[in-house]
Amino acid sequence: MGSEIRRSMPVLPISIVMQLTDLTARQIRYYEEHNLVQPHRTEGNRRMFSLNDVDVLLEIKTMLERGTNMAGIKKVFAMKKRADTDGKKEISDRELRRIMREEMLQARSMQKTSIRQGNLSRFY
Amino acid sequence: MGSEIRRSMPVLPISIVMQLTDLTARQIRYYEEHNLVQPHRTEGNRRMFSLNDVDVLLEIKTMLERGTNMAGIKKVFAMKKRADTDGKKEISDRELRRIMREEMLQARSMQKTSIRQGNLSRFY
DNA sequence: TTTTCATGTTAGAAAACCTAACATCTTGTT
DNA sequence: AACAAGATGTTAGGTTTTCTAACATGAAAA
Repeated sequence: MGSEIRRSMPVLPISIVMQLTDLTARQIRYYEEHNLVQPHRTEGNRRMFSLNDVDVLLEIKTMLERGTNMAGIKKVFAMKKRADTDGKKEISDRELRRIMREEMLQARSMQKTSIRQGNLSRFY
Repeated sequence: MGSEIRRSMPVLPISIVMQLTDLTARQIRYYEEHNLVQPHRTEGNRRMFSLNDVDVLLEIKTMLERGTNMAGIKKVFAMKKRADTDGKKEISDRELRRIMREEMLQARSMQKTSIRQGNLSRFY
């Protein structure tokens, strides 16, 4: 539904995102460098984030805390995107199994993490 | 519901509120001067608005466009607050009738205004 | 023990925001 | 018509926030 629009509107300055995610500006910019988020830019070049961006950042945070590194995180996100775009395609079996294992680990840890899951339901 | 929390979180800088409401910074600050909105302030004294604040600003805008002045708007808001807090109380009859007339006018014009009503459903 | 990875820190510049004051344009009054 | 009041525009000078880029560091991998 149209709630996609709201969640993708770039309205949050980095300072607020820092508070919402408990990440430093350095971390947020670093993840952007790795193309994990692509905040909008104002005319004056200031980053503006959407709620979806915040969600992504929280997911990244959780995975990093679980020990996953940038490379792994990138793959997970690439997966998600692919599973979303295509209806699933040519993915090497080994890779698929590794990813699934990761996703399941994430899912499990989600239940215990209680406060830092990959969504903002606690704020909304 | 907890969606009250989300809508009252001060996360929007004035520049974004300007876009969302199509008001100038001058106008927004002027309405604040009249205590119609009370944005949160960062440590560095920057205003931060909530979605509720944006709603209020849109209501103000509509009423002003309809010709209601600050004084009238203040009363309408005072009414709403009172009707919310108390269960309705001692209000002079003339005043009550005047206010009701205004509210009805607002309600009617709402139907035609189409895009600038006092809510953000178009964004969400 | 070297690299590599993720993050900290700092410097200098630019953008966004702030308050305060004065200007302007309507509109209602006298 | 002249005036007072209300709402908004504009400007100036100052402060906060954000940006990029570079270099530093601690921990883990190789």
